[in-house]
Amino acid sequence: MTTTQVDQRVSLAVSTVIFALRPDPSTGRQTLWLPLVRRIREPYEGKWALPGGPLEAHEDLAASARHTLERTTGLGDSYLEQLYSFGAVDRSPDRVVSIVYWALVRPDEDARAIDGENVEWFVADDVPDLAFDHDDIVRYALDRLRAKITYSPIAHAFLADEFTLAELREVHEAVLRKSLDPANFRRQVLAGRTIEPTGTCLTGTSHRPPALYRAAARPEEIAR
Amino acid sequence: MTTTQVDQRVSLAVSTVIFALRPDPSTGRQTLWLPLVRRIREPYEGKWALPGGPLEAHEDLAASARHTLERTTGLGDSYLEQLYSFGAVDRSPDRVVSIVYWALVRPDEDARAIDGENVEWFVADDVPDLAFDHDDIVRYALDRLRAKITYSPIAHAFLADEFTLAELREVHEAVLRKSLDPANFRRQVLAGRTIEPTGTCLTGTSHRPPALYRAAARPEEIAR
DNA sequence: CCACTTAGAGTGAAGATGACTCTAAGTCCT
DNA sequence: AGGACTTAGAGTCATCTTCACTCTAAGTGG
Repeated sequence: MTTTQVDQRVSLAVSTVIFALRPDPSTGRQTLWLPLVRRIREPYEGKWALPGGPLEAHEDLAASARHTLERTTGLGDSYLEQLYSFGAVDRSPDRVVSIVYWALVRPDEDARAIDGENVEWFVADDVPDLAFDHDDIVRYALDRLRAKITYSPIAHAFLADEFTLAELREVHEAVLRKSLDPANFRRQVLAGRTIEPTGTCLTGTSHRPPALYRAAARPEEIAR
Repeated sequence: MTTTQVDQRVSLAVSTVIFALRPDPSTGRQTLWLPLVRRIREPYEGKWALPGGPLEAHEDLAASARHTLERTTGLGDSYLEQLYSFGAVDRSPDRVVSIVYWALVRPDEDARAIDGENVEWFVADDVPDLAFDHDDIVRYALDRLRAKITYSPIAHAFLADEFTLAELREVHEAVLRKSLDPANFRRQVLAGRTIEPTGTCLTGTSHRPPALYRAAARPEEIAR
């Protein structure tokens, strides 16, 4: 029962899948991107991994995820939600359980992003072979995001405070990777009462000015 | 930064919300019950708490939850799913993060249940004041169960291998605490293709014998 | 053999969904 | 100035789903 007491402890890490919408380099259309960190020590030295770190004794889980977000992108204010906890015995040479969050970064924040040490962004559906079980985690996060956007108003989290219906639709299209009918999308979203008109219109477009909307309730309040 | 190194470590526990359907003592209708364990040491000595324990270095998260199930009820084979991880700094005097699973116990299993040490069952919607943040956890589990049963075939997990549509409906009614139209329930469930007829009927009823069904796919495969 | 109970099929109104058309309100070009 | 162009946003209609309800089927118990 008692071999080496040192390696017997289970350690706890918090990792964060940070999603932002940026143009696809080939098609030019908006797609999901995420930042990865190159590992600078064993195990998996040289491989890409999700940003994260050990949970400090004085910080909450979400706070740890927020610190990771800050360290990786320089950003602070983003939607954050717990995704899942991964704890298979063999997922790492040393026993570590990872509690994974996801962050959805707004475009106005994303514009100010400054990559941290050894950080590089990748198209979320086309990441390289990752360290540990991080491939599984990214896939799981994508599945969940695509499922959740259809029944929950998280799409707001990818937008600034005020936005047009076209922008909201573009978020859905980018996440789901398919185009949606503008008229039907409008009807459905308005029926859901999750957004409300600000009363103003966006000006400066080369066509009819679209109305601006804001979120009627913060997405946090409409968790699953 | 460094005060007492001993208390600085974060420890990890796995707790399990074990749900079973049993008759309500007052109304006699099926309701959700769960077992709690009386704490025999500080903190919260004497209070009721969710069953669980520290994560052992050699066991997976789900395995730990399964051990808790075994220790608490004597049962082994039940549906098990990860619920959420709770890690607020102040949820316990010593810093502990709890990864919470839920188990759904089938009636044939439940009949064989043997309560462990200091274990007592309670109506899930009427639990006493619990230790730590376990009140929140129970509430969260109930919310999730009620939400999930409407779009996922987890209700099977509360039934034996073969069951009638009336039994499946009773599970839904017990969880949601409202009665459902038998005819519409039948149509919806059959349209979902999640169950298939065994070809046999249940006999011995004092009325028309109902057809028996089985799950078409294990609920595990239809996670969210 | 008739009353009673639950199984399971069917019906019609109301609501949601999806493909599509049409008008509104701007800018850009000539 | 005026027409072409673009996107906003309302409206139409057929189809599908949902829900409350009715009706017949098939057993048991008196």
